[in-house]
Amino acid sequence: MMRDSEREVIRTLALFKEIADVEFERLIEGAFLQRFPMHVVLINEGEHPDFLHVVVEGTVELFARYEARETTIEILQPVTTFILAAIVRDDVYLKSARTLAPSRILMIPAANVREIFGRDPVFARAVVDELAIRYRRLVRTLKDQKLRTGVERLANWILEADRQQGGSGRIALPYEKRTLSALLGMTPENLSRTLASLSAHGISGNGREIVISDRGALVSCARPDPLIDGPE
Amino acid sequence: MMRDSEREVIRTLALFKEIADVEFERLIEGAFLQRFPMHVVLINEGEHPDFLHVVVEGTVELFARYEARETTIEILQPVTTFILAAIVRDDVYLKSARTLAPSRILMIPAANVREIFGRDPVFARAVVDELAIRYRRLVRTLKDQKLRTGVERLANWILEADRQQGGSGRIALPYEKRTLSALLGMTPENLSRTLASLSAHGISGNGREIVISDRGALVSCARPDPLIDGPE
DNA sequence: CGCAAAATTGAACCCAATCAATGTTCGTGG
DNA sequence: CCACGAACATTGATTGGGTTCAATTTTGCG
Repeated sequence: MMRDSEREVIRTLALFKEIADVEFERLIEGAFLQRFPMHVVLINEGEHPDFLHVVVEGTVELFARYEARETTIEILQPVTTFILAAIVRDDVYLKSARTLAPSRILMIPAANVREIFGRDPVFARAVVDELAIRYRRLVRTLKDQKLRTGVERLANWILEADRQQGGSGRIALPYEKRTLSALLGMTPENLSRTLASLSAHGISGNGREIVISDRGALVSCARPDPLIDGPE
Repeated sequence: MMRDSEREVIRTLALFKEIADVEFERLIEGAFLQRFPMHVVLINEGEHPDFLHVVVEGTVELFARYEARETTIEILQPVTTFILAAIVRDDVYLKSARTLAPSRILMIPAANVREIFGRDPVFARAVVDELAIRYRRLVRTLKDQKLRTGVERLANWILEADRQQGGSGRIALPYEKRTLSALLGMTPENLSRTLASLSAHGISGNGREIVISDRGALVSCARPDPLIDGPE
């Protein structure tokens, strides 16, 4: 099901790093690594969880629908697990998931997760850490959403993206702009305009690239806050 | 520090219900139950966590600031714990907390929580459950915020409040309207208008009371969704 | 009572959504 | 490899939901 190299990568995840080999082997027994094309729905909100998912390669978007509307909750890059909370609670998904790029997803049977969790305190500790991190990330997202304007959200997203990409000041958009707009809680049209308006605040760039030409100006526009934009 | 009756109430919390007496006693060793007047700040975002808090009586608001703005994240009624995630991560608070009513708060030393957590699998399991529940609640909040208009958020809040108060169709506002407006992500002025506009959709009431006069009309306006408004 | 804070109401304004049209990108198949 | 088409992105015009500012009324509490 998995090459050794892949197994090693997954092993380095905080969620699995500390557990004993025996437990790890038991955990991924019956797991399988599957390749998916772009724009494939992996999970539908409302369904029941059978597997813990791990993005091994590619990009996964967590999104949600209501009536005819749709919004992005989070975008996951390798290597990350998702829908852990639904498995722990053994309750329906609150979010859907789809690939934004050709991806490889590891699917670990939910029963395994619960079994190891119930028996291995080390793994239990890791699950708690993971959930707490996720919780705090979501708090940051909600603050970002409720306390900032569209311009501020975008400006801070750019700063964060730059940081993640090495801080060179040249950012390659990791996904489509329509996706980014949904993530930031605005329409594609509005993102377009907002981005254009930031050219007066230290931003230039075209197409799939954004360039920070005047970081000071951008920062004074974004006013980043460690309690919203922090790394974790 | 605590009366037996209070101890019993806390013991019934999901977080503590299953653990052994010995562990529970150890957990609340050095804990203290304190009375606070209305509008007292218990926690400031950015500070470091020393205690796990439990609302034993009264009401606590979790809120956050950014620049000159402020918003409500969650409002807690007895009996509920809060800031568990910060303790687990041993990292600064992302939210502040204040009392909205005269309250009694149980404060359990963070060190105790970590100690028992590291030793008692039953408690570890409870912590995971608690975090997963909180996480899912926050997902619902974020969906509510990003996918609904102000009218819809208010209408659904009314339905939920009615449910919690027994479904009689008469709802007593549990806190000030300015607080509700912050919780719903709008200004007090806007809440006023929105509430007035709902009188055309099955709502009447004055002052601190809201009456559902036509539930069908309200529901068709609110369009509740089990994946947003669910109980948990 | 009487004051201070909260709530309501009105008017003007602004940010963002919608509708509509055009330009651009990118993946696909010939 | 190029041409084509569909989806994405941009731009403009308009609408609308929500905020802000301001003034008044009501509530709650000492």
